Amino acid sequence: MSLIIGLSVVIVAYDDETPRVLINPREDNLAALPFGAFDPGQHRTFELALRGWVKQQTGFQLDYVEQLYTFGDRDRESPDAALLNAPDDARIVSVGYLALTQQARHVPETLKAQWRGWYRYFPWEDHRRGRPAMIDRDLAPPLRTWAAGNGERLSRAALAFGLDGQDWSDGDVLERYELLYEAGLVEECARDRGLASRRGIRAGEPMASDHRRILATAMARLRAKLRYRPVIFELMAGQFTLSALQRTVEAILGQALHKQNFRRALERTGFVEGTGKMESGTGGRPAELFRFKRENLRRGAARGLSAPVVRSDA
Amino acid sequence: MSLIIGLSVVIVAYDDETPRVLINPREDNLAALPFGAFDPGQHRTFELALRGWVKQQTGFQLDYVEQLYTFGDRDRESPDAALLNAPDDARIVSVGYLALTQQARHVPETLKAQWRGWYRYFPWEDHRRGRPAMIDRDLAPPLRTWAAGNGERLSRAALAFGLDGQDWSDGDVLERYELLYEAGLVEECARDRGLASRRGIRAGEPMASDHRRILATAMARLRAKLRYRPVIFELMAGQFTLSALQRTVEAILGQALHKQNFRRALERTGFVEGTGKMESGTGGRPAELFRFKRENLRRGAARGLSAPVVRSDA
DNA sequence: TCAAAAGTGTTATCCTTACACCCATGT
DNA sequence: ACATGGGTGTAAGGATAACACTTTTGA
Repeated sequence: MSLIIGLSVVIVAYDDETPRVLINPREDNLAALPFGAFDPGQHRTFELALRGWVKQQTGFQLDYVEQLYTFGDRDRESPDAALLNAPDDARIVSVGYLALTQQARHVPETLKAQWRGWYRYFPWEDHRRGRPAMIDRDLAPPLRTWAAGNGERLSRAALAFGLDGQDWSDGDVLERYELLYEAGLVEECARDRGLASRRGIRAGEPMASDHRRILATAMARLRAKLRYRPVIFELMAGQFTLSALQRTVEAILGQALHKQNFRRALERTGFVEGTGKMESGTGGRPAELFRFKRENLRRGAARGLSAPVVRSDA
Repeated sequence: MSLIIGLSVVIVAYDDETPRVLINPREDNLAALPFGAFDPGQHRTFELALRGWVKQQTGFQLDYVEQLYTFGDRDRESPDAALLNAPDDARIVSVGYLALTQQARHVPETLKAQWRGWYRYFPWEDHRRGRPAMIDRDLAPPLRTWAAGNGERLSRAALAFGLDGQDWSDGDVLERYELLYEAGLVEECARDRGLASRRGIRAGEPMASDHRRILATAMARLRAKLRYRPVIFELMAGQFTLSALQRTVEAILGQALHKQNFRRALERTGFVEGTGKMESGTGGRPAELFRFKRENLRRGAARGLSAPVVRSDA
């Protein structure tokens, strides 16, 4: 049986209040991640292969790239086969990557790719304006039905979705998606099992193949990584205001942060430095522009940002 | 060109004051990790495949298993080909896994596998009895030579090995290994490049193929994960004393911890619970036996252990 | 002059770090 | 009795969370 390694990449940028990912809409209207084959004869490393075809297809010079996970489940792969000119019986294994870029506006014509806000695929993940009503309205009841009488399921669901007074943990993106999948509440599940979709429940927009799982993995990784490595700056322009930085972090985490505590903690890290310059024309007091001090990666524990979540609810 | 996916696994157990990994000594005397092929026709998932052949070869019923990373660099793979009955021109990609177990004593006869302390491959990583002298004696000078005049190299080396007053970060296992590799200070490097080994410098014992890199990845992952998930209990028996727990954590991290602070933090997590029972006959006051409270995974942030490192030097 | 957004000051509380000292057993 | 580990009390200092209030611009 033939074996093919595919490379998928979640390219993330921040623009207009949301994290966005580069999406390839397919004929069947399903959103797909940029996806290419790995040619063992030609490519020396996965990363080189990835950078290569992303550059070709989109004109993007990927900057920050990191491997996420390798997905190999048979019953969840489903056919990107056509895309790769692979034989029908080929087994496709895909290595997922996360890439960060600032060029949210640059969309090449060569590809019909689009930037799409990632929360349309994960509407339960955005808590910036409080806990989304859809969690308790649309997700909790069917989850409870699914878990009824099963202690382990109940506690997993409660923990993941913050159900019985448990608090929300922004890093559990993948656990939540897997739970919805197991409970049959996402369309991908029905599709993989060849079943009809469940009665009208449609938790977020579906994606092609297992791409939504890959996206969930990317979101989880990025949210976690922010806290121990200064990766957020990969998403920022050379100069930025502190509020812009905070809004970017908030968008990624899906949580509102406490302004002053965020700044105090940021200052302690030594990662940013004021340029004397001011931003103007934003309809308020002008803000100072800051820049990332790459040099200071050396000092101290080379940490990431602290994320002082605002707990008070609206 | 044919493509083969291999699965390698770092099986970790704790015994007699050191973390140990299951090693397969090969004909050429190089240590190798347990390694098997993934058969796309037969196996539904990587994990099932892995559990399958580990069970077969060693009798081990793997419990905790997690994917680490997928290694695909051509010039660093080098031939496990023979082992897999693969054609000479096959490209081998390997998916690395981490497994944790308590059965450090159980070594099956079917395989000539052995448990080996992981610090023989990474002698610079064990700081439990202070900073190893070999860092400043054997590693620092050639590293400085290699980095001479190159600011980026210098600062990477200083940060990774705690050179100019920088402090040691136990999580940077992989960065350190990669640095030694780039600087040509580990045998694997010379081997991969087909060069003679560098003048007498031999930083830790070499391993087959890129297995030492996989081991470094496993160590880094485990050290990091201890701090945010209670995985340490996968290495403990059902009942254990708090000192035994602390010694296990110390062995993994390669750092001595502060007794009382470790206990206080542990208590706060709610992960352990005293059984009334006592241990006896250890040549001192008997210690109370504790057990892992799995139930409490629910509460709070489901964190891991805090690791209050002892800073005072000897 | 008022809305909008930028940018402080201050405090209570909790966690971390680091000190040192007491306790129960086997020899 | 003393060596060997087991097991605590306390206090300083720093980090966090939560208060609200002042400042500077554009409309």
